Amino acid sequence: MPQSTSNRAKAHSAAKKRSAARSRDTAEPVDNVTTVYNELRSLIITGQLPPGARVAERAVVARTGHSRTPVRSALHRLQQEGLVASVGRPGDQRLIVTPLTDADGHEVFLLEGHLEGLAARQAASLPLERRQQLAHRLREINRGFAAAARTRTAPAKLFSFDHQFHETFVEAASGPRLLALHGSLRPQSERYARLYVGVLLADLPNSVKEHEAIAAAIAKGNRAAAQRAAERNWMNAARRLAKVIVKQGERGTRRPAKA
Amino acid sequence: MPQSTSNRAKAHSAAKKRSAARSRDTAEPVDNVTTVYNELRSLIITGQLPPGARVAERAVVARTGHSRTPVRSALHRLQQEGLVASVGRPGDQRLIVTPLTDADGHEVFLLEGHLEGLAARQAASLPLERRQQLAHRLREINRGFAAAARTRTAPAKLFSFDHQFHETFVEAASGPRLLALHGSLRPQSERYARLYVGVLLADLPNSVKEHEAIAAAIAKGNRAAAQRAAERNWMNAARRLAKVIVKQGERGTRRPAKA
DNA sequence: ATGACCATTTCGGTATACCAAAATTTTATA
DNA sequence: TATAAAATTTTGGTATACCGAAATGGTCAT
Repeated sequence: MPQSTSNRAKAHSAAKKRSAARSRDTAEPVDNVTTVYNELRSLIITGQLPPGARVAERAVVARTGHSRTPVRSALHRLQQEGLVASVGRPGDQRLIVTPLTDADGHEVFLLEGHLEGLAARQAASLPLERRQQLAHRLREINRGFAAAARTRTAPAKLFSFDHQFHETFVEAASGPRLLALHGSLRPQSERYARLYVGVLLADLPNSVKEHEAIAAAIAKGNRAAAQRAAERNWMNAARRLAKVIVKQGERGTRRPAKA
Repeated sequence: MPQSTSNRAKAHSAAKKRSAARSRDTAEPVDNVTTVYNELRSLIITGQLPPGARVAERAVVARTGHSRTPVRSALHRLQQEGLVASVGRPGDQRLIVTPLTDADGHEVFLLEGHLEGLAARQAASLPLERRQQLAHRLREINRGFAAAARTRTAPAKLFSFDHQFHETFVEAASGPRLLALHGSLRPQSERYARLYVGVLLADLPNSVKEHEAIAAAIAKGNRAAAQRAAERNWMNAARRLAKVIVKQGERGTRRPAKA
């Protein structure tokens, strides 16, 4: 352990044994960078790292206990996905949590709808049996969604239903690349979604109907209708979102707060 | 320079002074990782790094003269974009140049068309003047394309025309996120495109017509037509591609060759 | 007080040493 | 010679030291 030559001790070695243990039987030997990535993503999505907040490598290092290398990788990943943005010209660059703006939110939802529209269209192109089976599963989820909506369930639960619905038909009908694109976009829309959870709750019946339209089109094998229905679902969400943002003001466009 | 304690000298310090010099007036102070990234991307696209070839960090380090850190970042980026893929379970992971397969090529082209379809639709939604202006520019490019096509110009030149055409309307009408998605997809389709350059050449007149259809729809402000035209352009390309791939066999699905 | 100026800290970029697992080559034994 | 075992190399993951630029904070002269 060649750190004795270091001038200041900088208590650091405390509590570190994380990686190394690569147990083969845990069935999920998560990478260190993935761990950090997931942790940060969660913090950002839930707003615990607010929009506009500085995200300093070293701060993350201190918080997570990992070294700079994996942290750096995780940050790169977040940056490419757009959850984190770098400000300042090359050679400088500070990282901040991407601000939530009207324009950006609109684009995210538009793209999400566009991609899911493609997925829905492809789902409607599946062979009859698979397609029926998928529609059945979708309706099942949507029933749960509707039921939860009627009973003032906790927002997190509602999110989960909605998320599951979308994820289901996207996964069923997409190739790996569409899946990857959608996967990198999803956390972003989710971040916005949490912002307008209030409005969403008032509008649940519409969401349920829109979902049913998607399921129905898939069941019938009507490609165009499936695509339109998926797109409409997101467009409507975007419209609702816009109202909330103008009402609440954008987030993170001001001076950065520290993490 | 604390490397005197190193046991083996490992001639390394020779010819290194690259970074550091951050001249402010070169107008483009490219990041080191970006440099490596561009270099590798180019090698992959042109096929000098063939599909399925191993891409070892240290080999890249040796070739480029940069250290592992920026190389690693560049590789991560290539990986996320799909030009490079990791094989083996987490904890191991070897990187290879993503193989070119029928299915993957199809999906890439489909997605590219889908995204550009959205861009075209948005372009057709621009205010009258901007839209006309854009259409004018597009037709100009397409004229050059057509002229070059008639004179057996070098493939590289033809690519450039085609690429410029698409880039023009995408940049004109897309938000930053769509732009980013499209930008990360483009190198991939380009890679496939080089594979079937022969077939492409035989089909240039069709490409020119398809481009004209896009420009016309944008000029008229016909959103649906613009979207369809852009999608059709890529669908046709995908069809041609498929023929070539089945004829030539997929690339890189065999044992990896070294870089 | 206020503003210019300098010391300190923070930050991302970079280079490099170390490690364990895997692959590869060499060696030794049947 | 064939094959198993051992030694070596390769590889990606990780930790960490160093650097220069920028931000920050404090001090002192006005």
